[in-house]
Amino acid sequence: MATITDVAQAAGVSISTVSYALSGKRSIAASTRQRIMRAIDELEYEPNAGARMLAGARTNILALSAPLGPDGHLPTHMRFVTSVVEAARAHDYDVLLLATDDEVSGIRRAASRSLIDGVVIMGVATVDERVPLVRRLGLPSAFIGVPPGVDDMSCIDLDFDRAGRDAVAMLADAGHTAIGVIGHPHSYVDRDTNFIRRFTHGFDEECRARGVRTATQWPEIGRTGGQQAYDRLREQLPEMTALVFHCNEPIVEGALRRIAQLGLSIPDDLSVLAACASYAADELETPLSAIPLPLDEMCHSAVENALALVDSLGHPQVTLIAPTYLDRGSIAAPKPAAHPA
Amino acid sequence: MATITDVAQAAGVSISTVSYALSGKRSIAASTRQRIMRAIDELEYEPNAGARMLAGARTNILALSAPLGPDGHLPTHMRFVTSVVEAARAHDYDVLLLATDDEVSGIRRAASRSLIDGVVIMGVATVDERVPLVRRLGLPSAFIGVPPGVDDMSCIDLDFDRAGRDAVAMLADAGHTAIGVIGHPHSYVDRDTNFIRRFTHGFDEECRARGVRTATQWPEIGRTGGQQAYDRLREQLPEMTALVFHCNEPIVEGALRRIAQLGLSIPDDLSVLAACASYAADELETPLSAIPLPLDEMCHSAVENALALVDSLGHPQVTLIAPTYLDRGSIAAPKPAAHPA
DNA sequence: GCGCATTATCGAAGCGCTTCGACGATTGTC
DNA sequence: GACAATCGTCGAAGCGCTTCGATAATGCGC
Repeated sequence: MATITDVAQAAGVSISTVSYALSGKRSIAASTRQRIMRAIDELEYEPNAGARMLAGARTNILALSAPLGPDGHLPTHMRFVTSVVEAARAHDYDVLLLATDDEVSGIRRAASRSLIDGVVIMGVATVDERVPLVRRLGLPSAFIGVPPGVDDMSCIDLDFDRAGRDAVAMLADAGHTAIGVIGHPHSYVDRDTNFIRRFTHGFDEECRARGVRTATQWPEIGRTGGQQAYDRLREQLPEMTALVFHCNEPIVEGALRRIAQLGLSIPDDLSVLAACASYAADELETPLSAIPLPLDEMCHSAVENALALVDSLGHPQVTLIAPTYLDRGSIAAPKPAAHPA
Repeated sequence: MATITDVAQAAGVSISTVSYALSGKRSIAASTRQRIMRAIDELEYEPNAGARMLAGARTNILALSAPLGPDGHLPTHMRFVTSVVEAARAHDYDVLLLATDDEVSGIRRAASRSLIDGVVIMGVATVDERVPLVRRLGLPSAFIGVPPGVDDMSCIDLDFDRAGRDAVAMLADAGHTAIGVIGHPHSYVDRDTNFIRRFTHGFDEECRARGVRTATQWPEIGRTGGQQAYDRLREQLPEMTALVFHCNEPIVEGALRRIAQLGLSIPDDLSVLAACASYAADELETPLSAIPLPLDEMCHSAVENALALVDSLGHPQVTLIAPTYLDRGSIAAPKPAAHPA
């Protein structure tokens, strides 16, 4: 493998000149730069990563802390991971995947060994050891999701509170006054996951403000959970004319199947909105209007947040992305009531 | 951050002594070793990764080349990735995740920069540029899956040919003489994926040997594809009394749903076997007897294969894992025929 | 109790890079 | 046309580690 010395020799300059030509930290004559670049191409030179880490302060590696909980949703998880890798590559960074049970030790190890420049943290729990850890380590970090009560770290997330309000507003504006919600599996809720709490808060507030009646089901995990949840919801809120999903695909699919079984049609009998959908809501059996989870945007911002801290540009801050709406025709006005007032 | 010099000072020895105490490459007096270890603990010393890479020949990083094709199955993909990470950690290795479109450049970059000791390669295509690449780079590599015609590389895979034979044998032994197969989405087949070909080969051979009639459907991707495939299969092979799945969850679920819709019960009306199942076939609506894909075993072996080459222990070789069988009661003897011979 | 192998330790070289200070050569200023 | 500022380049230090002799201390046989 060619070293910088080989390149310097081939180009007839000193190694520091090569280094500066590559980093751009000092000006280099155009002709010299060209000779250097040609030598680099010919020798297929790639700078040695270890030497770079040791000499410079940079490793060009970002850790991705992605614990897959016992009930984690594999496809969503994978989408985040892939998206972070792509975002990192766009900045010439590689990703070290930390995905074992013990997230803390992984981050600590990689950081103490100066293997990484920073870390992107996903799957944030309400009480997350990684928050004090990266704070103590002074490690440039970007959270995907907002740990409750944190404001001294870079976090990126959908504005779930706003998404909850928008969901209500959209359906209420269409004329609905009784909206059911099928949420995430109750095992998520038991862990008191922050984004669920924020969505619910916004949703409930807006319902109260608008006098909309509502009921929520937190199902069992999986397709069957979705079916059951829908049945329970009908008992709880028989007058329901609109349904909001705030959950992952399998539950949506289970509920949609049940709805079809009952002979109900969307949106004629029931308006449906997929809120904060990490999946492609247009590939369901019934395409659903959605407030999409801007997954790629979140991952890209997270990577940029982390790298900004690495470069000491700006300060950590919490960013909430405004929800958007994608109409796929699953929302309509409710049927005229059987006995109007 | 503490350096080896700090540790040496604290323990009252030279840095080389500390290094040898850590690597065990020369004998160190027990008392000295203890002092050193105490110093390491107190100072929370972790060796600098860059320095290690530069001085030693090791980086303790393994690349994972995991291209997610356009039709890749996210959950299966994630299971592999997670499993590789865990296997690597068991050997004190970290994983650099290469998961962009351009796999070749990722591997080349990481290798040329001496960032990685080796690479684990998954999602092997029939004609895979990564084979000549790692061969040319002389990079220790382990394939998960066997690229066709390759015998000079470490590969680990399920013995798909054998799995195909076993599937037939198991059902034929139970008395079935007409077996339908629902395979992977035809987009996989079009790419001429090697493992599908091997399964099919073993399956067909065994059918021929035993005089079993068979038909295969390569469905569209997704749940709906599964339903359609089952319907077509019934037309093609009306006397079918057993069904083999060689595909991913969504297709299985679609087909199972169709089977339930038709009022058929498993295994009374239809025996079903999930072959090479990467998913938990006991969590389906109807638990299925299966020939499981030994995913963890494959990933662990792949990591060990790669590390063996890093340590120059042994030579590359192709290993096929013998299929196993998990009985979950979805296979029974066929119903006595309506008009016996 | 002498030589010899073994054990325990040290010092120094060197891995390939970044970066600082130095210095001659240009360029610009009044 | 003298002086300063800037440009382009070089040499050398040093990042933290591994590893190769070298050296001192110990154990052993006879």
